[in-house]
Amino acid sequence: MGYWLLKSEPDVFGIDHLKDRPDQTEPWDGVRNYQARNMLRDQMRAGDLAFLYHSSCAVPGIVGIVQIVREGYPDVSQFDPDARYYDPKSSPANPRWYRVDVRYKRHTKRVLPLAELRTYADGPLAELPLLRKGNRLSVMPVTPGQWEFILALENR
DNA sequence: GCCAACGTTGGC
DNA sequence: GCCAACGTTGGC
Repeated sequence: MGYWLLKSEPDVFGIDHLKDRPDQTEPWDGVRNYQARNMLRDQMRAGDLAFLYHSSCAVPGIVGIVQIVREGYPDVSQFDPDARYYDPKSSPANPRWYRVDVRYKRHTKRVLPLAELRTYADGPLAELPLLRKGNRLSVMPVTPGQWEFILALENR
């Protein structure tokens, strides 16, 4: 099973929004970065788990856990001229952008702030892309070791 | 609001 | 293919 971290802005698509959906499942769409696209399209598998991270807010950090319930498929918002994520260079025959479906699992017992995660940037979380300078990836892999370490932080 | 870092675009 | 200009991200 794979582990991931997904970033969102809580004002746009927060964990409470996901939890309040009828089946607690939504497409993870609007990703318009090739590196992130490749992971959505090629590497994520149904059943994988992901930390949900809130960015651009008062306390950026990990707020919950979601499950990938549908593997990568074309992000239809790229074909809609009226959609925010429309891409005129893409077409259904040759889609450029992909999305997965995610289902709410749970909130973490507490928010795990970026500032706290950073204190482990020279140790167990040294290779976590989130903590690397200038990182802007909205989808990133998490190793099993990093996953277990972060989960353990919940109880501190 | 500021600004560093990064990705993309487009002229050459 | 290079690289300057530009737009975006995202912490602070």
